[in-house]
Amino acid sequence: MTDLDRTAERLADVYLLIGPLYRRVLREVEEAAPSNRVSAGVRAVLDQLRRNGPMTVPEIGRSQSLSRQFVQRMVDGALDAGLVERADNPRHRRSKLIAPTAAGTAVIDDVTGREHERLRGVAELVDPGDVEATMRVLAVMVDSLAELEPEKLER
Amino acid sequence: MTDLDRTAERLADVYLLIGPLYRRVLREVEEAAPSNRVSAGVRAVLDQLRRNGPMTVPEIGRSQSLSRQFVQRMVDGALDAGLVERADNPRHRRSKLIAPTAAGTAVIDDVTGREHERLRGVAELVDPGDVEATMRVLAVMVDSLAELEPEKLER
DNA sequence: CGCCGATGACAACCAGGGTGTCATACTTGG
DNA sequence: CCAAGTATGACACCCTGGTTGTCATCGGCG
Repeated sequence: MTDLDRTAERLADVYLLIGPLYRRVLREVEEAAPSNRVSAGVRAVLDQLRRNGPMTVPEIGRSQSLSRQFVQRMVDGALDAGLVERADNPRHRRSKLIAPTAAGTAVIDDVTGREHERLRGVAELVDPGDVEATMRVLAVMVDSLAELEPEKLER
Repeated sequence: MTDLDRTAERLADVYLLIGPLYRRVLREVEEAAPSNRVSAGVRAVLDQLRRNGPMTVPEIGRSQSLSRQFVQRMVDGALDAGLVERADNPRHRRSKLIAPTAAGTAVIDDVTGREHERLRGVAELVDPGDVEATMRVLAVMVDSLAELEPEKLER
């Protein structure tokens, strides 16, 4: 058993934690919507826009490993709810840029603010260096899992 | 902005990676089923049994943050497929222990073996210490997210 | 022994998320 | 410069991971 094997096993442990964590995060997100009802999908869209500025639908999909069709639905919903709006895209006539409205910004700020409070509690319990390490590891995992989906067109 | 705030923000970044990672792991799991078709749920059950030995249905649910009813369905399916079997539980007459059969063991060994190969590739790209740090961080996150669900009976 | 929480069994339901398809818009190699 | 291939929008259909609800039975405990 090499060191590599040992590390791989620890990674399997990480793997195993992803599921429970994901579910709890989901529940958390659901409850973190106080007056403003915003689904996990819409929330993900708004979050992405908040971080990266206006993006097209397919870009959002790729950034979150979601199909563009799914994102489209979420964006359509957000449009109906007045949380985002379409802006002209200089680089593409049909593919408009999606940008948060004032209302959308308010909602996502509120949600992330709440989340920040929660995470401050967690922050007390972990070593900041460990968190950086976590980012490195998860980023590599996301990347290398992506590699294995080769020519999957239409995504 | 305190150090705590900074760490909390990094944790939010981690948070954001959980979704994509979860989805990619899901897809990975789906494809990792070669001849033996095993759903994500059944796989989670078998994995848990492999690690912890025979457990009751509610125990599996708690270990994975899943409702016992959902786990029950997965276990029922696994029973039908001959992947697990019921064993008497000395501590409870109705609540049998669920244990993998030879076939079930073969399946989960195969799947985890495949996964191990994949993860060896990832292991080359990360620092082993970082992986340990990741485990610490994720464990704390799972725990502290659990805390916030207080008296949720029936789970 | 009586009560209450835990379990099994089954049903209903929800939502996150993917796939398929067609028409239109973009891009690039010949 | 045009044809062929690739991206995008729009809409439909579907799957399944996962929850909630309910009831009857079982186990533990004051």
